[in-house]
Order: sequence, then structure tokens, then C-alpha cells
Amino acid sequence: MAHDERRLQVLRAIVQDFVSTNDPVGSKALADRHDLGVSPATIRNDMAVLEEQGYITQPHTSAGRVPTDKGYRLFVDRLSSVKPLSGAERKAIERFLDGAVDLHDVLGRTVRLLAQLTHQVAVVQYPTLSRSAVRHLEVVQLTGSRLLLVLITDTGRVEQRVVECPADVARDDVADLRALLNSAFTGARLADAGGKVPELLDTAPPHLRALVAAVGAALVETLVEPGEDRLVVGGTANLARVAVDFPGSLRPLLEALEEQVVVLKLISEVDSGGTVLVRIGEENAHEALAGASVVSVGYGTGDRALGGLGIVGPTRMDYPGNMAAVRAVARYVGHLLAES
Amino acid sequence: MAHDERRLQVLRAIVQDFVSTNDPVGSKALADRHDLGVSPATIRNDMAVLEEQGYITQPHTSAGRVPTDKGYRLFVDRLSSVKPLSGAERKAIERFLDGAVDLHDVLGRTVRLLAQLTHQVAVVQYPTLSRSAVRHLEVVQLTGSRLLLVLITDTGRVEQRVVECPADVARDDVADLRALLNSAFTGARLADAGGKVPELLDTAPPHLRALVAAVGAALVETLVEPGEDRLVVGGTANLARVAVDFPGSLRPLLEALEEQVVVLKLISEVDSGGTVLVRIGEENAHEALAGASVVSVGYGTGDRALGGLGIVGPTRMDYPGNMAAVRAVARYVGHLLAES
DNA sequence: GCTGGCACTCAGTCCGTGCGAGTGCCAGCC
DNA sequence: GGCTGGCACTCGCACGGACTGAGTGCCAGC
Repeated sequence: MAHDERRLQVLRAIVQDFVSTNDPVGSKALADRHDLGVSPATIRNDMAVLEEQGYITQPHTSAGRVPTDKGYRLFVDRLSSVKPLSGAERKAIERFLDGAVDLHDVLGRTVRLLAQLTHQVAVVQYPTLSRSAVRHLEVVQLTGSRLLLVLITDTGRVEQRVVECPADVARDDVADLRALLNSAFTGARLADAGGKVPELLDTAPPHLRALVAAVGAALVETLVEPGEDRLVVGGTANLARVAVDFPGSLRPLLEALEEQVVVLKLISEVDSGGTVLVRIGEENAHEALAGASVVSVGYGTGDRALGGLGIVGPTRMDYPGNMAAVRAVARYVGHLLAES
Repeated sequence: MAHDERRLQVLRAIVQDFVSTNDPVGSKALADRHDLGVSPATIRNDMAVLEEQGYITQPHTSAGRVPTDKGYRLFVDRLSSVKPLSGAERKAIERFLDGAVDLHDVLGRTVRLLAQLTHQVAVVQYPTLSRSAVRHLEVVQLTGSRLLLVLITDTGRVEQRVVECPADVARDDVADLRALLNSAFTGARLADAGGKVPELLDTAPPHLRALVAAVGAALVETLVEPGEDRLVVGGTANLARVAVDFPGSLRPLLEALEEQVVVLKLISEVDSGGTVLVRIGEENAHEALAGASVVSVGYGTGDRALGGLGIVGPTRMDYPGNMAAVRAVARYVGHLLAES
């Protein structure tokens, strides 16, 4: 009915005004700034209902209303449409990301770009190893018994790992090992690579067995080690701008961003379909992020998800704008990585 | 004369008390907490002189005194001895840094360790490329005309770079190129590598000339590009703890840390002799760091400096303790990198 | 079901006061 | 000459009361 409909308009107006002004919004201000077609008194009645339903709340008796997490949720789900980016913004994305020389550079630019577009803290996950495929494996002898294993994936990610061998290794053996590893692994998904080690061990020439065992173990370790799923963080300076939205202190949030593991979990839990995910306040189920919202999306090429990226900010944020920026950047990065 | 001597004791006491309490310190409190052997009235006279000389100042008329940048400078230069670390702290350093698997890991642990020991923001510079030597060069074909050049240095640093070639490259040529590059560059200092490119170009077999030219150009670019001198930053959460010391906002400081270039400049300007450098407040000659101090030192193996590391914090910091921590960590990291 | 009117609530602000920490100065003492 | 105790003075800050105004809930009327 038209009744409920207007109540939702009121909620939308409250969210919009509060996001832009950071002042609790009252019935009179709402009636002035929006064409709701009714008087402040009527809006007051609607607000009373919205409050009872838990969508808004008042910080204290004689103040205006403020959206709750639940209110933002409804706003995001039903009341907002994703803002299209301006032409200037699209141009900025292109200009910013073109000219990147390697993966590290691409992700660094991405995170700066995202932070700049949204004025929030931006995070980008390195392409997940397990979803990548092996492009090349390189073995370099550091000392007699110490080898450096370098793994290059098809997403341009380079992983390195020092392998301590039980005994000194002959030079020729290093070359043999390199050839062996590459013929076995090149092109394989990293997720499958672990399973191939035993097989390789069986077919390897006897004098290389011990070597393959040591390197294989290191390789598997590198692959499964989730700590190696790195995160690039940028735009923390933006937190200072919105410090008012975090009543206690910025500390828990800064710690969470540095710890990485919590944020990584949130960012990597993305839908494969390219849907932008929004987690609001308490929905994050982690104390440090209780006052924060996370907007994230997966990036990748076509059907293949490589990782996630997104932003972290106060619950009082411009959801439509930020969702649009996150989505647009993810698309562009996806294309960029598909080319290489 | 004993006269001046006591005045310096007063300054030292002021710095110590102010650092630990963050309250402007008055003559009575000084007389109570320190055995200066004179009455508050005498201390007042000394303080008046110290103020006239610019070592201390009062925030307002009826408050105690606070050290100025100049006061801290005198304290660091003449009034403090570097605190030896406790056994527990030494143990912590070892425990923290042992078990690192690669360079990235070593630096990541270092920065966390330093942040934890000093409760400040810690920064560590990647080993400078130009001072390292080439351990190995790897060339991987990404697409027909696109090669990935991977540079591995003897400090364990791995640099990557995509090279676009004018035409498609044959598989055999890639192998030849790899052999050629390695025989020419392995063992060479990166600083000298640039000069070897023309020479290599002359001696290269004709069909590889174009390839060598393209790759050589990319190599030189990688070496001289100063932006690639990366910085690892950690412990920004500690800034929230000392936010009171930055009256305006943390923002400029956070921005400087993210920008990296300013901080990098400070951190990399280290003495080669292992002396701990302290820059206090305005001495930093950069607006964003005007209220901050930087404690830095070079790390390296024996005579070879690899890079710098240090901390950034408010001018009101525990200089002796932080200098000791920075020095100890730098030594340990130096040893660690020398082994590999 | 909407509207204007009205009494009520209460956070934020302003202002005046008192308190206390800290100072500078001075006369006296060693 | 240098140190000390005493004393008057300054001024930031915390406390408390009054005022203001935005905003609300409720109610009678349309």
C-alpha cells in the first residue's frame, strides 16, 4: 500500500541526509529538503513506526533520528540503485591503471585508485594462489644445499621460497630438477599441484628423489599456507577524516587492517557472480569492525574468480556510490589481468 | 662549572618526566621526583634560564614546562645513554625473526617486531637494488611477444617486470636469451649492470639483438626506478595511542606514511657506520612530520649497507629505549640477511 | 488518515565562580 | 655569589546553574 511506500521514502531520505550531513535528522528538516508531500507531523508518525521496527533510532530524547544497521540494510537492499560512475571517474580509472608494469604495480594502483574514488580505506587481495595456474617454476641455487624456489603464476604473481636440502646438490641436478618440475607442473592449477607430487616422486629418476621430495614439500607448503594470501591496504589516511564516526578510537580498526586475517576473510568471501557484497556494522561479526561496513566484490576474468577487493569505512557511508566504484574497479582490474 | 651541569640535569629530568606522564612538569614535581639536591625555587631559576635558551617552553602561563625540539635534541645528544635491551627483549627478537621463510617474510616480521618493541610506527626499507648483486635472471614467455623478466638478487629480493617485444619470440630464443643474460650479469652489482648492456648488445648473436635491446632497456629501467625502492610499514595502530601528541589530526602523518616517498627519503639517508640517527620535529623539514620524530639506522652485512629501518613517532617519545630497539633489530636483521 | 498546535524534554552552550598548580620576585641566609 | 623560603600574582580548568532551541509525542480538528 501507498502507506508503507511512503514510510520507506522517509527511511531513504533519512539515510541520504544523515550520510551527507552527519547530523541526526528531524522531521522538519526532512519535510524541507525532500518532496514527500506531507507535513512534518505525518513524518513524525512514520518515524515513530520506523523506530519501533528498528530501522532508526535517536541518540537522545530531543535529537533527530539516525539509521540503525538494520535501516542501512533495508536501504541497500531495497531503496538504492547503484549510481553510475561519471565519465570523469571512468576516465580516471583507465588513466590510473594503464601503464602498470607488473602485478604488484597493478594492485598498488588499484588500491590507491579505490581509496581516492571512495574516500575510504581500500583493500585488494592478491590473486588467490590455489585458483591460479603454474606458468613457470624456477630453481636457483643459493648455496650448496640451499635452493630458492620461484613460482610464477599465470596471473603474474611471483612466489618465492627457500628450500633447505639434506645434502649438497650438484649443478646438473638443479637443471634436471628444473626441467622435471616444469614438465610436470606447468599449466596445472595450483589447487591440483599438491596431488601431483607423489606421482612425480614415483617417476623421478632415483638420484633426484630426495631433491624432489624436499622441493615438493616446500611447494605444497607454499600453496596451502593461507597466510601467504596477501592483502594490499591503502587510504588509511581517509580514516582520520571519518574519525568522528568511530566514537572510541580508530585503534581496533587500524589493528584489524594490519592484522589482515580478519579483513582478508571478509574480502575473500565474495560471490562468484560479480555481485557486490555489503556487510553492515554488526553483520561483520567481529568486534573491531562493529562500527564499520565492508563493501566487497570478486574480481577475475570471465568465469574465473581470482580474488576479492573492496573498501572498509564507517556504516555512515555513501553505499550506492561506493558500490558502483568497487564494481567498476573490479571489472577493470579483471580485464587488465586477463590480458597478461 | 657545576652550575651548568645541574641545569642539564634539570633538563634531563624534565624530558624524562614529560615523556612518561605527558603533563607539563613544574618545579615542585621535579624536586619531589628527582634527587637534584636543591629546592624548587632554585629549579625555577634554572628553568627560567633553560626557557630563555630555548630548550623548554610553557604551553600557558601557569603551567609547567615542556621540552622544545631543541631541548630533545640536547637530551639525545648529551644527556641520554642508549638503554641496553632486557634479556627478554633480546629473546623476543630472536624468536620473532627466526623461522622466516623468505625476504618478504623477514621484513614483515621485522616491522611487526619493531612496532611491538617501541609502540611506534615502524618502517623498513627493502634492500636497495643498486647495492645488491644479481644472483639469477629468469625469462618466462607469457605470450608470443610478451616476456616476464624476473630478477633475483643475492639479498633474496625478487623483482619482476613485463617486457613487450617488438615481435613474437621463438621458444629457443628465450632459452638462449636466458643463458646469455645470466652469463653476462650473474654476480654483477646492479649498480654496474646498466653499463654492461651496450657491451652485451655488441657481443650478442645477430638474431637476438632486438630481443636483448628490449630486455636490456627494461632491466635498466627496473634498476634505476627509485619508486621501486619499497617500504614496509607497520604498527600504524600505535598512532591512535599517541593521538594526543598530534594536536591537529593524524591525517598528514598517515598520508606521509602512505605516500612513502618522504619517509623513504628519511629512512634511506642513514649513516653507513651503524650510528642511530634521530631527527626531531622540525628537523624533518617536511610539514607532515613537523610534530614527529624519526629514529633510523642502516642495516647490512659488515661493510655493505643494504637499506635503512626505523620508527616514526611523536617527538615525545622514549628516545634511549627506541634507539636501542632500532639498533638491536637492525643488527639482527643484518646477520639474518648475511646468512642467506 | 493528514495537519496544525502545544506542552514537554533534554543536549549543548554560555557564563560566572572558585580552585589550585605554577610562576616570578625578593629579602635573607650560608 | 648562590641557594632558599615566602609571598603575591596569573591563568587555565573544572564545576554548576541558567538559557536556548531543536525535536518529539500527543491531541483535537478537518
